[in-house]
Amino acid sequence: MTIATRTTRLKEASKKRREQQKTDLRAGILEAATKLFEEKGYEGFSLRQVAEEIGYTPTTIYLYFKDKDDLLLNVVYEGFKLFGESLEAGYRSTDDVLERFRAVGWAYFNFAMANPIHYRLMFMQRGEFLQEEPPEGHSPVIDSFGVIQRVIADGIEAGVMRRGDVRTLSTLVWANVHGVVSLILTGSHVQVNMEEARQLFGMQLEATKRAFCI
Amino acid sequence: MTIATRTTRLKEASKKRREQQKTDLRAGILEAATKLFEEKGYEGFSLRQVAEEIGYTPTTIYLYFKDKDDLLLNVVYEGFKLFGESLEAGYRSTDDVLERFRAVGWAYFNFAMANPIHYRLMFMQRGEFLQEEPPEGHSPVIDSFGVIQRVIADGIEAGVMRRGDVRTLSTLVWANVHGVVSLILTGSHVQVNMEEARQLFGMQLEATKRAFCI
Amino acid sequence: MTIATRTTRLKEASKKRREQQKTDLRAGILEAATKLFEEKGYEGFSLRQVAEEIGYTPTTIYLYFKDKDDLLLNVVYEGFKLFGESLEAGYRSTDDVLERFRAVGWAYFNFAMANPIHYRLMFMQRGEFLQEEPPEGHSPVIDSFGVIQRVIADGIEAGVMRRGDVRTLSTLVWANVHGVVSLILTGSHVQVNMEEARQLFGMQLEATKRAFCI
Amino acid sequence: MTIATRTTRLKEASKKRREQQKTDLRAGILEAATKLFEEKGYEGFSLRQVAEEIGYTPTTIYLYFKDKDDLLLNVVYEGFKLFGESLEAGYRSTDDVLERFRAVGWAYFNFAMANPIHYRLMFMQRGEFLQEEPPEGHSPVIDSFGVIQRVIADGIEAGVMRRGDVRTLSTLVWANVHGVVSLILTGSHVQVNMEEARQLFGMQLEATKRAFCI
DNA sequence: TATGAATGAGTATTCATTCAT
DNA sequence: AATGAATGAATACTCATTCAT
Repeated sequence: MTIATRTTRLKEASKKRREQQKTDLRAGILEAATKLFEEKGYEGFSLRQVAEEIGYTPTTIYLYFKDKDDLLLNVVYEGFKLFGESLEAGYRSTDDVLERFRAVGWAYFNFAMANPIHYRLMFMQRGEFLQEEPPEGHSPVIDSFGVIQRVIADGIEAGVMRRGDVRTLSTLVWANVHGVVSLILTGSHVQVNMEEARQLFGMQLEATKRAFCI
Repeated sequence: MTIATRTTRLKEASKKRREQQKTDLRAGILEAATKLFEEKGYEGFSLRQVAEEIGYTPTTIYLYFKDKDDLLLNVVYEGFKLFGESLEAGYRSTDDVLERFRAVGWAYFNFAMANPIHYRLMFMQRGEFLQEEPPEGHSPVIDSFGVIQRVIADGIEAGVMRRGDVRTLSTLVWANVHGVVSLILTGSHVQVNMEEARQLFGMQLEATKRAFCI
Repeated sequence: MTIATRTTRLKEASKKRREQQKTDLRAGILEAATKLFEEKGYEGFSLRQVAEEIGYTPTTIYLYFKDKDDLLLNVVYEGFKLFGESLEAGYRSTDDVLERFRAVGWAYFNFAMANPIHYRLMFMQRGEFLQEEPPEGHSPVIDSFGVIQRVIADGIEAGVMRRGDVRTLSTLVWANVHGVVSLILTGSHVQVNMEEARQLFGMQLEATKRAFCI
Repeated sequence: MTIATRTTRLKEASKKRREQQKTDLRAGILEAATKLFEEKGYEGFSLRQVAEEIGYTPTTIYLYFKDKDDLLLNVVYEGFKLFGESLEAGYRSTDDVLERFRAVGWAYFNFAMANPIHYRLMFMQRGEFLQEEPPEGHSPVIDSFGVIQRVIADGIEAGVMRRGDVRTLSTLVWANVHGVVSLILTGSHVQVNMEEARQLFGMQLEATKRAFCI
């Protein structure tokens, strides 16, 4: 029957819309939470404030997240996912080991500049609660660093980089890029505009190459 | 005695107090607050606990500090002062430019390991807190970095380090040491014990030398 | 699946449900509610948990019961009915007056042990709840005591029990059985396992017989 | 100096008054808590409501009691103390074993009638939290029952009461008095005025004597 | 008939702060 | 100089209930 069909279509549409709304709200909560977490830190962060920010009652948040920790965990892992994907894309962009080194480096930098809040969250705050199980649909944090390690391992294998324990070398390289990025993000001591930031990072990448390449 | 209500707990602590009454109370508060601050961090820190620690009522603290923020500010700048003095001592410990580089580097590292919360506050958290006027008798944080710049300037002048804008080079060198230190402090991604931390830092110092020395 | 929010937990439970859909939902709710009520008691009882138990949303319960109190009232009177029927069955189990006395006594005891929360509610808590109109299809609680009075009246008539006002004597006999049962249920002063409880109750029944039989 | 003396006296008086006020408030909290606990039960009881009842903020309660449990525990043990003292006084009132039995029995009854709330609390509510350590200045609950046991033991020794395990016999005797008292207090099934209550209890005492004396 | 989304009121507890003394 | 009493605002979290669909 036509009517039935129309009804069915309506129902489907309405269902879809509600699902969309649900996703939207969930995303909205995550967004607000991210912002607040960044502003207030782990302890200063409160569900109440998140609720106020999004214009819902605190109770509503419990419809989307089990509790405060669950929400925070999701906030953090949302960022990790994006981060890992960016690095991976950088890695895949070329076959040349040095180019790859630079590509991953710039991917790292660009992610941090585009997502300062998440970056801070991931690498500059106390990370105790990262030890917990990742929430559903997320991989362990450590995965993202596999990319950096592969870059180094490739470099060594190609005879371009100094030999040594891959894990340790990766950590040091990472420390170099992280160091300059985090100083930029902290902002209180090194104050630069985006153009200066790019230059600074470029110089750091080259210095790092000098230190770890043959 | 009844089950320890806050009141009774305070009374107990007050006994302990009389014995130390000679020491200046203001200093005592600062000391206790610093300890708590290092243990619990910025948000975990509470006036009540400070009061309990020193065996006075919370009210008493208000006789010496305007409010919680005032106390914290003093605690924090106390640390900054120590930081500056440590770097300065490293600088003065030798006349050899390379030795000096290493000495300042290790002073930096040692301060961070001994005062992780202070370090985090200074370099890893958003700096609003630092924008405020330093309390009486304290210099701005930024002063500490003069030391690093002098190290680099000395190195260039002595023909040991690559030429370039001193400010920029200092920032990059600083980024290197800060990078590895902050990864260690964050702890969730690089997990090392103190001995491994030392080794890691030592390698980073050498790599930094390779990158910035001739 | 995400970490079990309340919503997702409900969804899971709803699977289980379809399999039993034949049984009347109202009965299912009552059953689940009774179980929870016995487990958690009057205050620990929550609609949410009932809903989760039966695999429906809390909202659904409102289609069958006006509100929480209405549901509870029905749960409670369901128990009262059972209590009356148990005593009655004890009464009918024999024609010998003394045997009858014992049979009703043990029925009383067994009900209390099997339905402690109901028992508490009926006899050990303030009776406001019981003052309300019984829900449709239920008789007032007090009816159950007619059985005890009949036991005593029978005993007197048969010349086995001491003469006196039946109502008063019944109350005293009832006090005896209730006394020991309620001490056992309260649990904090008399701690016995089920076997010891039986023995204690048996002794009490005999003592009561000594006190009220000729 | 006269002035100094006057000042001193004033200070003392003010100190005393404040201590009195403190005691008053503590007592006020206990009283309000008792009432509320009785009305709403263990789970329904809330610090907020206690606070409202006494006209202070909830926070204030924490100045006098460690937490909710501490308050409740004190409420209950306050009653136990009074109860134990009453029974003890009854015990000491005479040397005759039978008179003693009656004296303690009536002390029991009188306490319950005069302090129904505490009585209900002690013997008719769920007693899980009585397992905890008694608060400072209170003896374990069980002490009160020592009196009953002594009454029975005395009776047996004097050859007036039936032999048997003292503990068990005491429990049964206790069950008898408790049974009638608690039915009276519950009120919904046995409705009596004070005079009738006395008569009922007197009959119960005699019946109990018949059951347990030779 | 049943549900999903949302809420408002309530819970215990902790904290910084004030004020009279 | 120091304290005791008290408060108001904040926290995470749970619950009964409603309403549109």
